[in-house]
Amino acid sequence: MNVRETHRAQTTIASADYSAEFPFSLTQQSRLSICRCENVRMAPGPTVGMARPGRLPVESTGEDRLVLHVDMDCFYAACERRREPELRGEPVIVGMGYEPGETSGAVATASYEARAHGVESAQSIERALELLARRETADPDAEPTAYYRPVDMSYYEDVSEQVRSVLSAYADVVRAVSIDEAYLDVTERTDWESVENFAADLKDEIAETVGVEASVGVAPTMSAAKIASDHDKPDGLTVIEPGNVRSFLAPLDVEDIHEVGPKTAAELAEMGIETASDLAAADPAALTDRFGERGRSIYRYARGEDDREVTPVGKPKSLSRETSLPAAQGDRETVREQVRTLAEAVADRANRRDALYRTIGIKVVTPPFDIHTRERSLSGPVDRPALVRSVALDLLTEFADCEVRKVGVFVSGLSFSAGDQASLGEWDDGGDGTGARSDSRPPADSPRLSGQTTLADFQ
DNA sequence: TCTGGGGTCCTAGGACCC
DNA sequence: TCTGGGGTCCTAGGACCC
Repeated sequence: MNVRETHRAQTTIASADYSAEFPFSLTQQSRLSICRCENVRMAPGPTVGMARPGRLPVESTGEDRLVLHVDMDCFYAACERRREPELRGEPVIVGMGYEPGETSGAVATASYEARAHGVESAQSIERALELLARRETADPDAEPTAYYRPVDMSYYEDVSEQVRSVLSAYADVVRAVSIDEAYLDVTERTDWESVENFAADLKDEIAETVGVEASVGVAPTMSAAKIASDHDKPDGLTVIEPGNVRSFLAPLDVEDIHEVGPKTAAELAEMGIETASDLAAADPAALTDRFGERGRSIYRYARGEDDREVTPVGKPKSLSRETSLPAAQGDRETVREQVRTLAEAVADRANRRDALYRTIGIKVVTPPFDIHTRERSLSGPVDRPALVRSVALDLLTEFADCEVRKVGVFVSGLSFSAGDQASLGEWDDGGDGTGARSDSRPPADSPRLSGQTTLADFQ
């Protein structure tokens, strides 16, 4: 999804400034216009035999890898259009909170037609409704309108799964980074001469078999492939060949570089570093002094150097649920009730994924937007919903007198091998955070959980 | 920008152990 | 009693990504 319209505007300005120094601009670079009708259709995934002979498997880091980044265009909106074709060509806004009586919500995805009116991802739904009224309740002749649809994650997951099955036919390794984005290592499937057609075929097949559009970027590294896929959205295809990466990146704003966010960009600006070219030419020692290991990484990314390998996503490291609280609902008992609900949801999520957890924690956001976390580790991995609830409530007591805007519950230190669960004997908890018991188990061997007590004390 | 709901990784201090 | 160095775990916060 795209929160990056503003970055794009900055990029354009940056490249214009830069052209005074460098004899190229974004439009002159290796952007490819694919004429789809001229493409020679290839059967999907036939290219194992095209692997180049005599390659060194491990030593050949970076330069000769072929990485694709596939980024679905306005994915949620595209999914809604897939099952409701009348929405094609119309402004579509997917989000929560636009029904009468609902107070808060944000835009998850806006179609390009809606973006043309200023609607963007993460915008409050109130603002979106100001810009584009709901089609059903407004007069389309009198004011600009859009179709609003609620987020339907399970449907999007289904569509995403179909896209992934196409992707896996085209690559040996697929790294799905989110519901609508993935990296593919296709080094063994094609070569630089053929990759343009290869990627065009992939795009066609996604469109034809799944019914949604993707933008694809091709480059020798993950970070450059990501930038390439974003370069020509929607329905784009951009190839950055080895040797062109650094010059392609040069005019971009530093914030387009992986791992450079608003904070780092602001600090870099203070150092006089505003473009990727500036960053690539900076003193790496000064960067590591200021940003630690990340300083080294962003320096290398800006130079087109990135030896991260495309690997499948492993098991999650943590699981969490969180929710915002309307200002009126920040009172103590409501917050406690929310924490109980969230704890249950997190425990359920862990259970459904066969995850045991060793650490239980909460996140509390207080005005203006201060984020606090508190956590407590157990002596061994468990699956104990009642324990998640009681630990979370216990940790919450520290914030009893605070105004709370958001609250969350998480579990981490996850393990997935069955049979790992710590043996807790008869231990259980009443669930009200005091350790008081509400069941009929004998209290004699029922240690309470409070203060610094952990399960270590129970074993 | 005035803030939704997931996640990841890094840093740094303190406790504790050898 | 003072002093040294190294390693690991725990916790809290920060930045980033989608």
